[in-house]
Amino acid sequence: MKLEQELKMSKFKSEWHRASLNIIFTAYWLNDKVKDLLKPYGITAQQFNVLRILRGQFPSPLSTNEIRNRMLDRMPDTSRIVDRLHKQGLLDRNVCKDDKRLVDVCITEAGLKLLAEIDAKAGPNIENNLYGLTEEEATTLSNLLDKARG
Amino acid sequence: MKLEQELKMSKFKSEWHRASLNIIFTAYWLNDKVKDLLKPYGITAQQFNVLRILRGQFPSPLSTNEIRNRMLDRMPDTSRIVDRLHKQGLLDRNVCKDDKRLVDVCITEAGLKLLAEIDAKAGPNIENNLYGLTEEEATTLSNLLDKARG
DNA sequence: ATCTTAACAATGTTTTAACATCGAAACGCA
DNA sequence: TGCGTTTCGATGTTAAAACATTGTTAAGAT
Repeated sequence: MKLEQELKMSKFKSEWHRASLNIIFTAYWLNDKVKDLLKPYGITAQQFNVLRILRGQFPSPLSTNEIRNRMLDRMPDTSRIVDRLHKQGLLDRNVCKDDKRLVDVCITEAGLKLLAEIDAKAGPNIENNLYGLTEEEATTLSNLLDKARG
Repeated sequence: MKLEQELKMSKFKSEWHRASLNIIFTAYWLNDKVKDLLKPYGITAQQFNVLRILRGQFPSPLSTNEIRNRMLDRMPDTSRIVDRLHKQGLLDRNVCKDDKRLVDVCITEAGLKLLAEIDAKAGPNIENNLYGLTEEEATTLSNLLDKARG
């Protein structure tokens, strides 16, 4: 569905304007899909994102700050997100021995199990909400976005 | 800058995955830019969005629900955003005469003035954060996003 | 005309985000 | 070694979002 119809707008100030709104609108659209999928598991999209970052590093730990730098939204208080996941037993937290300012964060077995469960139910679909695109189009889209931020 | 560098990831599960993350990441990036621009004026990006929707309709009013449908993120409680803007004197609220369930919301002179002020300071740049793209590329990008949601 | 159902907006409550500040630990450098 | 500076993470506070519920009005059906 074209953005004009979605937002009930007849025209935009420029093609750049239309593209900007389209990016933001599509991001919300994607986020909503993930949120729906995650609802039964009691975690938010952000928490899911953090868990996946940690899984990507497992069994090595990441500091709170490193997690923040890899998040899609550079949240100011990552430490509270980590805190919530810790309370759910999905990750471990230990003061780093080499640098006591840092906190080593590592996903737990329970965390890995939860992700596996979600993967199993969602299939690869959680990433494949871009139904309409061919692989080549997805590549083009990514490249344009990279260039746009340039 | 390529997404791989931004997120310090070496690879993605698929091109669709990369595109998904790229859309969300770029949306946050765009939002941050708008937020910075708006900071001196004491309104949030969402409030700004609502004001622009109302300006697009001025001098006709829109109901709270119509505003919600045109927002980029379909917020569940638009009525509180309207409330905050009303307290700042940026819009008017009146029960609709033809249908008393509806509330006619209309931007005020103060609201229009604020938007004009922001436009003047920001120039058209608030929409033109997509520095890197040509007009044609912006069009291609929009079309791909429309297709992706298809 | 009456009753049921659906559409809106507002409100109450709980959770999460945003913002600034603080204190501890490491680093650089004299 | 000692001191200023920087880097981290935590915390306190305020604002905003998420979620469910309520009350009112309109529309539709019997």
